[in-house]
Amino acid sequence: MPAKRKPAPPTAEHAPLQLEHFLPYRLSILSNTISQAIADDYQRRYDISVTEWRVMAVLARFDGLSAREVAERTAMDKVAVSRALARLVEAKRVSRVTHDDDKRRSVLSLTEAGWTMHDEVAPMARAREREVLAKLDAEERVWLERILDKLQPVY
Amino acid sequence: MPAKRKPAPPTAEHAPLQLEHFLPYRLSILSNTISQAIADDYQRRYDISVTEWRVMAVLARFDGLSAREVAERTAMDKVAVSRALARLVEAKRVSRVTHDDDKRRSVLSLTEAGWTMHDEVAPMARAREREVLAKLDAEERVWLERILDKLQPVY
DNA sequence: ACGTTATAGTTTCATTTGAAACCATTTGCA
DNA sequence: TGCAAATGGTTTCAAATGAAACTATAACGT
Repeated sequence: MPAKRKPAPPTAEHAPLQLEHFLPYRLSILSNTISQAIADDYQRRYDISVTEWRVMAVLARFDGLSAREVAERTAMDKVAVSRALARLVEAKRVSRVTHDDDKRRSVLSLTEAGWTMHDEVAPMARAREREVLAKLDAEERVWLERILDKLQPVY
Repeated sequence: MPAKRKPAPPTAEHAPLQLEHFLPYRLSILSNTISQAIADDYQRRYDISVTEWRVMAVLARFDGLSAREVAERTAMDKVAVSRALARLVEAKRVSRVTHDDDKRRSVLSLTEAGWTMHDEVAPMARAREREVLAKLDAEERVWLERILDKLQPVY
């Protein structure tokens, strides 16, 4: 932990950001810390990246999506999705067939192996989430939910 | 925006994560969206990366830090800090001298040019933050502050 | 039907990133 | 003192990433 240290000479003219109260900064650190903790749980064990896990998670929820739809749902760009899918299909965790009516599109699903892995990872992810939320009391959790709903970019 | 689509066959045995209610996922999207909006403001204009801006922001607040201390304050790893500093020093936005008593350490400060840039970017960053917070009412903002305090990894 | 434009997805290439190795200096301690 | 371990910081190398170009199919307008 950083030693205490005198703030810069706010020679009156400057108004430095107070990062410790700056929302974007705090969100970034919080988000990275939590995501990394979850990733640590499964990355070594399953040789899978965060992006790949995200793709699997949305396919678990929404079967038969196209790659573009996966990109939308995960807020990842299509190149990242394409690459994640390449690995997932290769590893036989996701199946890919071309759409009947539109041969540009793919139709994606978890395979049996994909489901098996999903069913092992999802509870770990939920457990980590619970650990984080355990720091809050019930009232705070309700407010957090509400606040996130309002801040969330709608889509 | 994604078309509505039937959730996967939760063939009873599976319990997919509901990403839209999954805290780590929501935080990640929110954080990236906000940080990117701010970055868009200054990246083109000043040819500076998010990591470089973060380093400048902490040096604005805490003058004379070492590289390691910057890494701690920004929650970035030391390699990233080292590289950001190389560019910042090169661009004459940060000055670096070696510490008197410990020749391994550097002593970092914003230069005049660094301060000038800081004083232009900081208000833009604050304005973006205000835009985001404007979506909340006063009570929600208080709760958010409180919740972040409790979730924040202490350091 | 035909050419133009749009969309789904992949590949390529240059840049960014992280882990580990590395160098220099300092600290701890026999 | 002298030597092993720790620390601050940089470099190297491989992997991850993003922007732009590309392929293939579909949709649109005439």
